[in-house]
Amino acid sequence: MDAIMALCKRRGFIYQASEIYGGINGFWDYGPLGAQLKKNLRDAWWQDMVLRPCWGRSGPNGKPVRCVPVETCIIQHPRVWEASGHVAGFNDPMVDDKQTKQRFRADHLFGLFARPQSSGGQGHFEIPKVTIVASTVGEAVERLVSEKPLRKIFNVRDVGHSSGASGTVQADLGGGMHHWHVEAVRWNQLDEAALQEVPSPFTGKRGSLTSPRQFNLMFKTYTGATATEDDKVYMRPETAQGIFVQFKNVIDTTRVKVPFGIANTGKSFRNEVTPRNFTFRSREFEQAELEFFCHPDESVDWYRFWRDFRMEWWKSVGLAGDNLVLREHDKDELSHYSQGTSDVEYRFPFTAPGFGELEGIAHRGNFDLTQHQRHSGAKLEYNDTERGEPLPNGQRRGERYLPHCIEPAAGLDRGVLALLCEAYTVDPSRASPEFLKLHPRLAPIKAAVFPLVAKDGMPEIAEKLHADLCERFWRAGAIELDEKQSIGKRYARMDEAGCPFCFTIDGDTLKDQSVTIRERDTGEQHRIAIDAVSGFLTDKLGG
RNA sequence: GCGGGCGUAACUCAGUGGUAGAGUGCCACCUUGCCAAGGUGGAUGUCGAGGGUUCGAAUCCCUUCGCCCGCUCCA
Repeated sequence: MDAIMALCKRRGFIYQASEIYGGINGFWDYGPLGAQLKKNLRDAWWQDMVLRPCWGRSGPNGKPVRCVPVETCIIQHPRVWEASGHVAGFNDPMVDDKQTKQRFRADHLFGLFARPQSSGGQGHFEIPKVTIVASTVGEAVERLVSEKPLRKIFNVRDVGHSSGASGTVQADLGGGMHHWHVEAVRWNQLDEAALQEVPSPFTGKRGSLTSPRQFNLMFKTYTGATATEDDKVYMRPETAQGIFVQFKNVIDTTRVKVPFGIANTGKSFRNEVTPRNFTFRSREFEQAELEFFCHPDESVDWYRFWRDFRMEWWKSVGLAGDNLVLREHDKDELSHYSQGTSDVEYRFPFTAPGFGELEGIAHRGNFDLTQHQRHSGAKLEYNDTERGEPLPNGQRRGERYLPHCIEPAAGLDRGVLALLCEAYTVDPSRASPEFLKLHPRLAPIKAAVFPLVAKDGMPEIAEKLHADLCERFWRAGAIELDEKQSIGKRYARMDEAGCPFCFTIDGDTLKDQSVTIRERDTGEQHRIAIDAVSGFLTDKLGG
């Protein structure tokens, strides 16, 4: 990995952000080659997801896949993040259930004790039989007396007076009516070992809760020049919410019909606990996200469709080997609203033999639209005129529903890093032992033109070929021209930059108008007519 | 967050208190006839930053920032 990082720096792929000031933890900049490489990956995603989704193939409904793009703001209304659930826990220590992935405020965790009030509600800590999540003691008491499963656990037969204020309940737990004390588990009084013993409020399983921790997931800033707390806003931790928030506008203004997708790319920000592993976990990073909306009945089919296509797509950009895997989440890993989640994972040098996530494909149900509908008050239901019972006039009655959503969410910076890791090759038998086998579609430099030696008219021919190729391929990427130093050195430089093809003008070119094509991956050479170079590149670069 | 390692040229690194170094790369010129070839010359350093000790600090001490590794975590 160190060698890859050194090459990235040396050749201008990736620099440390603010390096001359000592760097800043969790932030990285792209140099000339890196910026182009990343743009090529972003473009490939855009082309294959928006302009011609899934390479033109049909979805599970037998019709072409349709997606439209949006570009939404990094800063949204603060309530967007309340609805999405990202604000919760910003200021309060939080506990996670590792199994169900649910998170709650540590001071909302209540242990229910069968403790006689005559004991004064005091005494040293005991492990409660059961815990619940409630916002107040009163709510906890209320749930104990009203919820059947809880009543059963405590063998509640009869309930008398209960007081949320004092946290007591008068109940018959089998030995006649007594006052019982309901006590909150104080997270800050527990050591880690004790917390391991507390049963999960969701599953009852012990040892599945994390220690309470302070989270600052979102970057906070202020709108307006006065910067008071009232002007507090957050920088988005994901691009997806911008899509959900504009879902109704897209429906209302573009004539799209469910099923369809909305794509959004751009920067997101997370205060990662531990930025590490080069650009893999950065605090500022770019996402390419699609939210694909469909009818609930078709959602599982679409989930499988996207999961498989996204895996295929990553293979198509060059991650073709064993280092790429699709990992379906286990049932107990899933969010409570999800009917399926998969990760496309890559075996990075720093994760090996394990894998790191490149993209998550999640079945999100209608969770997000439901949340935003509830928090904003806006009606986000879709009126599907192609469903419902047929009417005499040939139309259908229509069906109103909140679409389900499949979310393929890719990390572009992680993608670039995976491409670099996959492309990085060491072959000591070569004159240029270190080189990048980047896919021609992604390579920042598409081709280079060299005169074998800088004399006998070769430079002039090279300049002409270079100009012609630039004219034809400038949209695809850089075409280099280099006549300095030895030919071997020039090949080596291009190898290191990941340039797939070099065209060399030599003595024979003067006689028969042919040039040498030198292939980066094999070092092999073959001759081709100078007029055929453009066609050759067109073929290799695709499009 | 805890523990460990590291930070000297663009890259890899040497330099343990006394003039800032090497290899590679880069640039120029010469040479060139297909793979970092050869020759000559050249440019490039707040020794990560700040403070302290000392006649004198890249070197010793303190603080801090960053990177890497392990644990934790991955919202």
